[in-house]
Amino acid sequence: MKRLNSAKLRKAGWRSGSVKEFLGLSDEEEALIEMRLSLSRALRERRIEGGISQTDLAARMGSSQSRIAKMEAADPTVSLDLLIRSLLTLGASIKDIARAIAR
Amino acid sequence: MKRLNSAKLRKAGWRSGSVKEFLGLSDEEEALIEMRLSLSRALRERRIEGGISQTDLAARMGSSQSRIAKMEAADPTVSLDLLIRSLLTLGASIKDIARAIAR
DNA sequence: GCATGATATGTCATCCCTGGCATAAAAAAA
DNA sequence: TTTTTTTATGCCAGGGATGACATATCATGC
Repeated sequence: MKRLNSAKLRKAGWRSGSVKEFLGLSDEEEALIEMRLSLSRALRERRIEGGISQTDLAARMGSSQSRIAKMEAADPTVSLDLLIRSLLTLGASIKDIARAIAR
Repeated sequence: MKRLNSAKLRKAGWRSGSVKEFLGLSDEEEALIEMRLSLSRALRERRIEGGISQTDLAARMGSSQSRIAKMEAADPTVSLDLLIRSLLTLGASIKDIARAIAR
């Protein structure tokens, strides 16, 4: 079984490398976490590169600063939909998003 | 401006090829619709290829037959999260999903 | 014809995600 | 330092997505 490295798990809020097995996380749940992590990284990269603050981005897409922060923290309460919409707002193309997901 | 072809728009519930402009759909909204369409097509392909009924798939992922049908119809009320979860349930990898999104 | 299975479509109560807000902490600028 | 900006984190009411259900349509076989 493929495993997330410890950095990824820490980012996602897990405490150790085997929490997935301990909690009985399925491969699908693991994949969803990986995708959220990849998209949140892409979001932060794009935003920083554009010199845009979380507050600015929130205004552009009708969201809130706190939600942007949670997106970039890969908070479990943020949907893939919202992450993808934020990337689109930052000018990402569908191909960009596809690339980000698989990275 | 890139335009959805009429088949795609009909699938998404639009009546004519220029509804996007008429309704003032943004490029981001258009991209989201395209992605939902791509994922719903991938879902149907995978499910049919696996010889699995909508009812079976619904049971596997704790959803309902009606929701699967709506997913495959790219109904506006289905989230990308649910589409992606369904593909993962059918054994799709993250790369498979990335490919499906950009197709 | 009828029966059976699969899919489409509509409605609805429930629950999860959302934006908004407050506040704290960190970083940057002054 | 102090001030300002940016980011992090917690909470909550409201709204949208969800599963469940009913029902209709469609296809296939008998």
